[in-house]
Amino acid sequence: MLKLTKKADYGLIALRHLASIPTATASTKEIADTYHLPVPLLAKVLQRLTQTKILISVAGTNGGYRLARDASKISALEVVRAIDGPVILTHCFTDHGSCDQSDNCTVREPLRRVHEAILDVLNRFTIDDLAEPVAQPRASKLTPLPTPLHQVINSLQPVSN
Amino acid sequence: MLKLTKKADYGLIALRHLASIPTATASTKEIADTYHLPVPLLAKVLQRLTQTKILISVAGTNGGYRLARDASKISALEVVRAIDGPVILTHCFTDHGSCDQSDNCTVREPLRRVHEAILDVLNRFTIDDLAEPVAQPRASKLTPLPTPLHQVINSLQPVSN
DNA sequence: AGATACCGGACAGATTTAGTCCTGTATCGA
DNA sequence: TCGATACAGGACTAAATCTGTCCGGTATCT
Repeated sequence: MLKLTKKADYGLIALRHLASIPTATASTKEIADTYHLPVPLLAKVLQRLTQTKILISVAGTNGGYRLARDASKISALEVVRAIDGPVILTHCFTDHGSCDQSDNCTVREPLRRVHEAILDVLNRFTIDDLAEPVAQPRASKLTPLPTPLHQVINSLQPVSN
Repeated sequence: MLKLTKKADYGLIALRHLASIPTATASTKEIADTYHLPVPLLAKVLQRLTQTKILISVAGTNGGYRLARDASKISALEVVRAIDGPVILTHCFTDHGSCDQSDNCTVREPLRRVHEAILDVLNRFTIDDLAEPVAQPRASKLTPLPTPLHQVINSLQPVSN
C-alpha cells in the first residue's frame, strides 16, 4: 500500500524520456520499446497526459508526443493526479464527508496534515528533478521519530487533494 | 491511488483511542462500537499490531489492548508497515531489482528520494500527534512548485522501506 | 466451570489495476 | 489521392488486492 500505480510509473518514465531527448518528441512505440513497456497501456497513459495538457500530441507520420511546457513546470503530483485520479490518503476525506454518521473520527484532521505534507513532497518534485539524478550515496540509518513534525508540517504550503 | 488501506485507518484510529482514554485499555468490541468499525476486521488489525509489539494484549474477562509504549514513540510509518506491509512507492524497488532486464529505468533513483521523503513524513508523525489535533485553520491556496525540493530531500533523515 | 476476550487461518465478495482489442480519425509523404 | 504512420478512446478480460466474514482454538478472570 501507499504506492504509485504502474501507469503512474510509466507516465513518469515517459515524461522523463521526453525531457531528456534532444528531439523532444517521441512516439508511443519508441518510448515503449526503450523501456520495455506494454505499448497499448503506455498509449493510454500518454493520451491521458495529453488530455490534461501535460503533453501535446502530434498525429501522422513522424508524429508523437512532446512536453506541453518546461519540465521544471510539471510536478509529479500533477502527473499522478492526471493518471491515477485524486490522491487520497484517508477515506474520510472523500467519502460522505464524515466517517459513518458519527463525527468522532478523531484522526481525520491530524491525518489531513500528513496528507498535505505528502502532497507537498510530490508537488515540489518536478520532471526536471527526475531527469537529473543527483546520485550521491547517502548514509542509511533509520532514525526513529527524529524531530517533531508539527512545525515541519505547519510550515508547508497547503496543497489540496 | 497512493492511499492508506482502511485497515491502516482503523489501526490508527484504535491507537489514537487507546492513547486518549484514561484507562489506557480497551477491547476490540469497545473500540469497534465507538467508531462503528467491523469487529472481526478491527480484531485482525489489533492482532497484527500486537505481533509487531505496538500493542500488548490482555486476554480474559476485562481484557483488551493497551499501547506497548508511549504514544510519542509510535510512528505512523511503523503502524502502516505493521498492517499493510512495506510501503512501496515504485515497483522498481522491490521486484527483481531492476525493471525488466534493462537497467535504463532512469527514474528509479530520483523516485527513491521522493519515496524517502514520504517515508520521513510518516516516520515523524506519531500517535501522539494524532491524539492532539492542533486544529488551526490554514490558508488553502495551491502553490505550484514552490521551492526546489532538492535541498529539502537531501536534508532528510534516510529511512529504509 | 463458564463467560469474556484474544489468536489466527481460511474463505468469499467487491474493488482496483493491468493489460488487450478493436474501430476510428488525423497527418505526412510519395 | 492513396497509403502508411500514429494518436483517440471505448469495451472488455484477467489478475491482484482489499474488505469483510466465519470458524475453531486458547488464555484468563470470576
